[in-house]
Amino acid sequence: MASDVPPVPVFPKPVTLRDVAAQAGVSVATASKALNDQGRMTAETRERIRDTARSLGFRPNSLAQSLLRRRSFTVGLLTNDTYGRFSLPLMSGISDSLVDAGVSVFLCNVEEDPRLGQLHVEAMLDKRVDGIIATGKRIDRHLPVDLSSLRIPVIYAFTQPDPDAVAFVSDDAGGAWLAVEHFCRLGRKRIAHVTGPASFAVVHERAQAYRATLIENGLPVIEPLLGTWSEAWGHEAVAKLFDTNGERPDAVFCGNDQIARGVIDALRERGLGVPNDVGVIGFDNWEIVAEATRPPLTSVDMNLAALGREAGLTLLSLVGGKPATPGIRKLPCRLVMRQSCGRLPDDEKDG
Amino acid sequence: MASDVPPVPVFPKPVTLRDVAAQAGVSVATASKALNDQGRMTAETRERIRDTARSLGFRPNSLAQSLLRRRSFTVGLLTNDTYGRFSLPLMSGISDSLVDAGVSVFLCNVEEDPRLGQLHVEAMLDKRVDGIIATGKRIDRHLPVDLSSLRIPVIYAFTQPDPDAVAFVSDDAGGAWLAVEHFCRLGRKRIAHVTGPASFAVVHERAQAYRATLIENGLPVIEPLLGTWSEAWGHEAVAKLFDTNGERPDAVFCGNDQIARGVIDALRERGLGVPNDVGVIGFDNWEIVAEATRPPLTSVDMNLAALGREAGLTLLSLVGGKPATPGIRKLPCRLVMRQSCGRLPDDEKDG
DNA sequence: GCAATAAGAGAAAACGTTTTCCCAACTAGG
DNA sequence: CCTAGTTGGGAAAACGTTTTCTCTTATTGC
Repeated sequence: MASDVPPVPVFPKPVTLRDVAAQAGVSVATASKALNDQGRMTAETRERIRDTARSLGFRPNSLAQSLLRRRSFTVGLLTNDTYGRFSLPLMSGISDSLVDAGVSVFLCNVEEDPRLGQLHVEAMLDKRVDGIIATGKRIDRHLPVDLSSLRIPVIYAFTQPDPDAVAFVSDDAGGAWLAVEHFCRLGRKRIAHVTGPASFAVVHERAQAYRATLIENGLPVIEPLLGTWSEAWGHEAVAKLFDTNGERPDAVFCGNDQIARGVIDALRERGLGVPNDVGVIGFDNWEIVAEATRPPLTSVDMNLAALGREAGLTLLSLVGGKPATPGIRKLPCRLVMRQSCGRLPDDEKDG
Repeated sequence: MASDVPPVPVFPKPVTLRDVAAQAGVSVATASKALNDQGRMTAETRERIRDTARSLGFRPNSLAQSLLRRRSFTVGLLTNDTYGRFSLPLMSGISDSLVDAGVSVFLCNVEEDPRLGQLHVEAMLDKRVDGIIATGKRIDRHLPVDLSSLRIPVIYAFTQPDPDAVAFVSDDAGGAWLAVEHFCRLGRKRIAHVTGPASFAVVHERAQAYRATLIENGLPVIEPLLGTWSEAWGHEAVAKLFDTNGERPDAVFCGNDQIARGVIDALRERGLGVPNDVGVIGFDNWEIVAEATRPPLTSVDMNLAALGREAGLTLLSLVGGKPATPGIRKLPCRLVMRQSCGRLPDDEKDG
């Protein structure tokens, strides 16, 4: 019965240091030292060992090294963002910063499930990760795991941290300031704010910065419109803002790009031109949305890849034994200019 | 100078089997056997060892186990999809299928960079992953890595496989059939196809299935319109299809959801109703797009999560020593009904 | 020519497990 | 009472490295 099954691929045993040593006619100790630039031996011996290692295709077994060094060169990346809009750039930044240090990343999707979270954390601990980065889809929600008393360094990035932890989040107030200030400089006088539900902390943070920036600039505050993070809400909000006898806005700062998309479409449908009649700025700079609006959407970018890189580097230094002061670090946003705001009257530009 | 730096967190050494054994007054051998249900000893001894292990919070060091068993319970996941639309569901499916087997996943983003690919593959090999899953954003493109002669099992999922490899891809022809056949059953007579660039293999595969299905049903074939994967192209295509004196389509099968979005918007702008005047079906079932169109978009879903699960399970069985016949397995798509096609005249439904 | 030093290389311990083999102490059978 | 078998448990090897220590041989200084 075993004669006509497809051939089982044969996986040869990896070549070990012992093989190299035997082939080169030295002891494993010497072989190890030759390859690691340690110990004393003739240049000839060292070269010979290296040559045989190369020719045999020797690669040291990381498991053995890790066991000995008590350092696995791996970290765990916990996330509950299956959706990916936020975690993808974040993950990519984290991964970038680590791969150069030879550190590999375990991807752990914990959803909202504490059991899954526990499972993954234990697996990471058992595999002796050097540290853990916790990531999420919301700054104001905890992952369904307790990382507060682990024996390894933990960094939080774009998720609610435990007290006394090291955390990186975006500076949402700064992002809002960037948007509103930009409108002000362009000479917009009635700037509205259409954003997400009150249950999100960032909604309040940005709304507060929105108000403050308007007041700074001596402009009227239109009470922010809270709704959902959807295109449909963008449509609705335009109806509320523009079906009025009073003065209508000449700019709308939106809480995310989907709302902005809805706003732009709704404005066009009622014959208002963007950016001429109304300027629009979004948030998140989700390219797939921001580049598809007509005109393309100027939007606040949270620099999540940079945030991820920062988190990765900080974890690395923590793992290396350098202490980091606990606390939340807010990293600046940037405004990505497209065509939904119009140009500055003078020399500055908004392309 | 070291007196006023923040306190360095102290990371206590993990408790080892030796600690457990000492505490319980037995040898490590006995302790190991007690915890693994091996060997012979009194039930009392076994229980006592287990109790002390529990009370000490002992967790076996995976590195040591892996070294001995020559099996690390980790796999590498290679991808070049930073964008994430396809790889996220895929990754989530893969991860789901593996986590239950206690297998952790190394995330390796190789972009399009052979150097990065090489780097990651070597890191995986060094860390003695049990297998590798290669994933991409295109079925018809190779990752920038050579996995053809590795000493470990490799599975390809949603990317171009090497010959004689085991691969899983979506059945795009089947997906196209699903869409066109659905239109036919709804009584649509002139069904158009607006899709992406000719450089994509799936464009031809789907177009071919589109033609075949129309012919099967005795309907006229409108030559597929090839363009880009963008909303803008959806707009343009509508202009081409409907600015004509001849008969106009009553259904459009789109190559992805963004094109469909453009098509629906363009139809609305020229006063054509969806689904009454024209039915529209998209591809990819990207919820964020499909649910935001007005009306919500019926779309072909490639079941990527299921595909990922399948890939994960197959890798597991390969790692377990069971052979798998090489070749490309096409997994069926499914049609997700929303409101862009209208209902069947009779008893079937499209909700 | 002899001690002191340096150079080159190997032996062995260590990392934390698992597993095979072995040994002592019982138990049962005659 | 003596042997054969069973039971409970430990010693040691193994996985593949790195590192410390030791040993032999060559070189130098006087």
